[in-house]
Order: sequence, then structure tokens, then C-alpha cells
Amino acid sequence: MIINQQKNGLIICRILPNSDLKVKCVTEKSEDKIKEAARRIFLKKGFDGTTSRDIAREADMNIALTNYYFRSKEKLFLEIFKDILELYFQNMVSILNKPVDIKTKISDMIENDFKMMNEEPDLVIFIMNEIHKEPERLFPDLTFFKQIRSTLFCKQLNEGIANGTLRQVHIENIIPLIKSCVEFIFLGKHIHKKIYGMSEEEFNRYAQEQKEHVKAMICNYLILEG
Amino acid sequence: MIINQQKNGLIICRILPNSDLKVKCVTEKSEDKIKEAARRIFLKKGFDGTTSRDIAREADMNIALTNYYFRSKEKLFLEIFKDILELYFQNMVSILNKPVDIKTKISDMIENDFKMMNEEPDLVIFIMNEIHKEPERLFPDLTFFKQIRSTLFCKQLNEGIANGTLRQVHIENIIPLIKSCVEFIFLGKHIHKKIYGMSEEEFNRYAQEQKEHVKAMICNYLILEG
DNA sequence: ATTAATTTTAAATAGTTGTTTAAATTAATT
DNA sequence: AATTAATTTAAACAACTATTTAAAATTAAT
Repeated sequence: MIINQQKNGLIICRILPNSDLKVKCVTEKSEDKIKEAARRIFLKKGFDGTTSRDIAREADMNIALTNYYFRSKEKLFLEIFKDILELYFQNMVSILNKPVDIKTKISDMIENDFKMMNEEPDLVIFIMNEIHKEPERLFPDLTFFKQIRSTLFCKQLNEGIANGTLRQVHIENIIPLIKSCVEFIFLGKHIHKKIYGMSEEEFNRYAQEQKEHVKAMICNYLILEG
Repeated sequence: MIINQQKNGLIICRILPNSDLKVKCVTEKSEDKIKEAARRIFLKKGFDGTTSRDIAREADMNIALTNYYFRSKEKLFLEIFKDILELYFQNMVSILNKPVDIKTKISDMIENDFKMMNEEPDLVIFIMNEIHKEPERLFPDLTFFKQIRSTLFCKQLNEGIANGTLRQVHIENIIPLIKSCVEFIFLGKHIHKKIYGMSEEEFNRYAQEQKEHVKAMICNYLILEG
């Protein structure tokens, strides 16, 4: 048997005519295929805009399988939503805990947000919109939220305030300052392009500019000179 | 006839028994009732989450009337969406044109955003989400967008940059800085309350704090000290 | 007062929604 | 190889969707 690994992840097995080998194609589990397809569609269209048939079509699966594996559209959504929320926050918390100085950390946070908004442009508006529409159903026992208050960043902030190198700002004030300025222009990407007459390339340049302004502005404000 | 104007806008007319006067009760036009009801529901649930029956129920009108007056749910939505976009932008442009110094104007912008987010908490997330989902259908001939580039604020910014009192920042960079920090914490109001364990009152205090930080931070950055 | 136009109504349209069924197929276990 | 379990299928379900119809009720015009 000759095996050629291909670029796109497929494995092609050429079996000799007189071989008694059998090939078991271990394809992705149906459950996972559905969940990934649903994630894509939910992110793009939101819960209300997504139909069971949209998901089945995207996953290339029979319409009944969503309910076979996940019991209902709602249950599937809640599973996916929890994953997305955890991803979003774990990412943030792990940067807040990095052993670097506070200026670098602010820069890292902003760079990370910038990267995320480019790679997953639907993610933040999706989270915000779904929570805004129905705040209660989407917060089960997500205790990992409280982690932020015990991150290294929080400790660094308090120390800096204590020894007079940082301005007296609460953690809940400074983090939104860091996150909002970059995320906002991506949240309203189409509006901004329209208002200021920017092409895709021009927007990208503009977003880069904005990123640097935000870094400078926040550090200017937070870090006290002499 | 004795007329008493009431607090809630109702007018009560008491007609004397032997009077030959007739009272014509000019109630709100059905078309307007539907549009206003639709506006409320669309803002709360979004286009996909709103059904024709939701609108009819909210307006207390027959289900067929929406299509009688507006031809379709889509047409009604587009009309309302255009109104909302214009309201949002005209409000902003009129502040940008106010004959006050740039520091006051930044403060006014932030105060206005703060007020708006409190009074119409669904407005900004609604605009962003609907445009994000379907950018093309929602921009017909909205040329009023370009107004921003010719506001007094823009002129003041360029003058300040020219005479060295202001940092060299493009208009498209500074306006999102002003708007994002306040709007963002309201966009994610429920998330922020959850993360930092805030009650409604605590959130309001926190939002006030944030507002003042943002004012100071932006002015610090933009306005260069002698 | 009669006619014409407008507005409102209940009912029906055809299509879509999330979900279920029961049979068919495949895989795992004995 | 036979039996059991797990997966997949096509078809159906009732409820709901946006929209239309045609008749009724109301208002305006003559």
C-alpha cells in the first residue's frame, strides 16, 4: 500500500490489486461535523437567523441528526455559545497572567484583540448581540469570569497604584478601555468604511493606525511620568 | 366645553349636556402606530427575531395592515432602519458642529453618548448587528454620512494640528476613540455586570466613572501641553 | 343620500419552522 | 454468523411564517 499525505489533510491510500488489506476511513465524527457547521452558521447569522436546515446543509448531514445528537437547536446553540465565551475569556485571562511588565501587557492585549477581530470578525458582535437579546439564558455557572480579578495584571495594577507609578484606576475601568477602542472599529467596520469612504486596504491601514494610537493613549494615561 | 390637558398627553373633553358641539377624536394614524410598534420590536429582537404577528400584537392592529401600509416586513424594516441611522448620525453631526472649543466638544460627545445609551439601550447594538449581518442592503443613498468630514470639529482639529496645539490624528481615528469607550461598556453591559459582580446601581456608578476617565484620557492624548 | 374611496377584518394561501417517527443501514458484540 | 446496538435516512408532524384575498365596515366625496 502506498500512502501519500496531501496538503489539505486528506490521506490517499493506493492499494495493490492483489492485497488483502482493508481501508477504514476514519472520517470526522458526525457529531463534531454538525457542531462545527452550526458554529459557523450561528456566528454568521445569529440564533434567530439560523435554521435547522441551514445547519444540516452546511454539515452535509441529514436534518434529523442535529436533534439526534443535541436534542434541540437551543441545546446545540448553548453548547457552542459556552465554548465561544470560554475561548474569548480564557484567551484574555492568559494574557493578563503573562509575566511581563504592564506596558507590554497592554500592548499584547491590543495586538491580540486586533488579531482576533481579523481572524474571527463575527465573534464579538455575536457574543454581544446574543447576550444583549437574552442575558439570562446564556450565563449558567460560568465562574471562570471571576478569574479576571485575580490575574497578575490586577496585582500589577494595584502595586503600581500603591507605589505611585500608575494612575488610580479600577481594573473594571481599564480593561474596557483597552478592549473597546480596537474592537469598536471592527464591530462597526462597514459603517466606518462607508462614513470615511475607505476601501478594504485603506481600512486595514486605518485599523493599524488606530491600534498604535490606542496603545499610546492608554499608556500615556495609565503610566505616570516622573 | 371644558378641556383638561392631562399629564400623559391625553386630552379629556367634558361636553355640556345641551351643547351641539361634536368631538372628533383624532387618534394616531394606524400607519404610525404600526411603525412605532415595529420600531420597538425590531430594536429589541432584531429583524430575524421579529415576526409580523409580534408587530401586529404590539400595535394592536390586524395582521394584514402591516402589508397594507408597508407592502412587506422588509420594506417596513428598511424605513425604520433608515430613520434610526439618521437619528444616530444627525445627533452626532450637530454636536460636532456646535460652536464650542474642542475640549468641551469632546466632553459633549461623550455625555451625549452616555445619555443615548441610557435612554435607548438597544439602539447601537441593533445598528451594528443589522449592518454586520447584511451590510449592503442597509446603505441606499445615505450621503449624509459624508457630513462628518465637513463639520466644524474637523476644521478645529486641522487648525489645532497646524498650530501645534493638537496631536496629529485623523478625524476617523479620533471619533471612534471618543465613541467607543462609553458605548462599549453599555454594549456589553450584562457581561460587565457579570464579570465584575455589579448590581444595577453599581454599574451606573461605574459607567459614570468610566465616562470621566474617557474624557480625561482622550483630552490628555489629543491636546498637547505647551 | 348615494356613491366612491379608504380602511379594517377574518380567513386562507403556500411555504418554512423545529422536531419526531419508524424503517433502513451500518457497526459492535457475542 | 447471529444478535444487539448505534447511526442514518426519508417522510411526516403540527405549529408557525409572511403575505394575500375578498368581503365587510368605515370614512370621504359627490
